[in-house]
Amino acid sequence: MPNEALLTTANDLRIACQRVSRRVRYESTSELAPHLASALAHLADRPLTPGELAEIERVAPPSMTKTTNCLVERGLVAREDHPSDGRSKVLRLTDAGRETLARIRRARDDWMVHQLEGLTKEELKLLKNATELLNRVVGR
Amino acid sequence: MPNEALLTTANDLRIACQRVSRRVRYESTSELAPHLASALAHLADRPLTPGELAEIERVAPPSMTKTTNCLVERGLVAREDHPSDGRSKVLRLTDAGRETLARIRRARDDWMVHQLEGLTKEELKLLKNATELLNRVVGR
DNA sequence: TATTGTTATACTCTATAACTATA
DNA sequence: TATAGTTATAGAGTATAACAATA
Repeated sequence: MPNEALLTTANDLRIACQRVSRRVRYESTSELAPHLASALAHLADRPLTPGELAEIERVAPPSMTKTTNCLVERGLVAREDHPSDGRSKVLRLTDAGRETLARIRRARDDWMVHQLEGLTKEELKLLKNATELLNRVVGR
Repeated sequence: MPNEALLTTANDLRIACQRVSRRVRYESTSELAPHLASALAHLADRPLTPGELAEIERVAPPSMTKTTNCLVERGLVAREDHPSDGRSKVLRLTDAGRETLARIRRARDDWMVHQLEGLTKEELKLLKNATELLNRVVGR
């Protein structure tokens, strides 16, 4: 593939992905602000310290303090003492947090599912293959 | 396709697109803040009034006033009187704005191009087809 | 002495309300 | 009287600097 064509493909693909992201965000009017939902999602995998979470979200530690305060106040996250390091804390999803996260994901998927309903079996297969490829491309 | 499988496909695809968007934004450390770059990009298609631009970007008119002030101060956008409506203005990309936009896009594409370079011809063809499908899905 | 997290403070982006000019 | 845009002001999210507690 000549470089020019590769550039066009890269550009088109990038823009299409950004378009999907924006639409999902816009259509699903989440109950939680984006940065709160994102922090919550990362805690779903496993409990994290504030420092770890700040690094994952690429924000400064004081910013993450504010974010987690908000989540703790709403009862979505528990802040516990770290078992072995007295300076640190452990942030853990509560049951309410898990429920909220599931609700947010469902709302986001609703829109996508609706868009995909009109496609043929072959088109869905194509998107499925593309998804795998995209994940490989971004490094997972 | 059963509904459960459709949900899985929708969820995976949504997450993959969001992942690409985030990576692009993170990797390209743009010279312009995201909201400024986005406004600039919309003006590339055609001149717009502040009201039109605010609606496209889904922000309140006063927010767009601030954004466009910033772009005008930097010489990237020209604010002209509207030819037929004395209450309105016309925002138009300057040559410097067009150059800046090209530079931003190039930086964003650089990362994408690099990721795609390792793929086979068939894989690129797959992504190209998926891009068209995605654009149809989000309604363009 | 270095590290983890928080508090204090400031800056940016966004919004709503009030205002000006024109339709 | 309604509309387009701006100015005034406030709220939310982020950052850096300074601080407290622990390693």
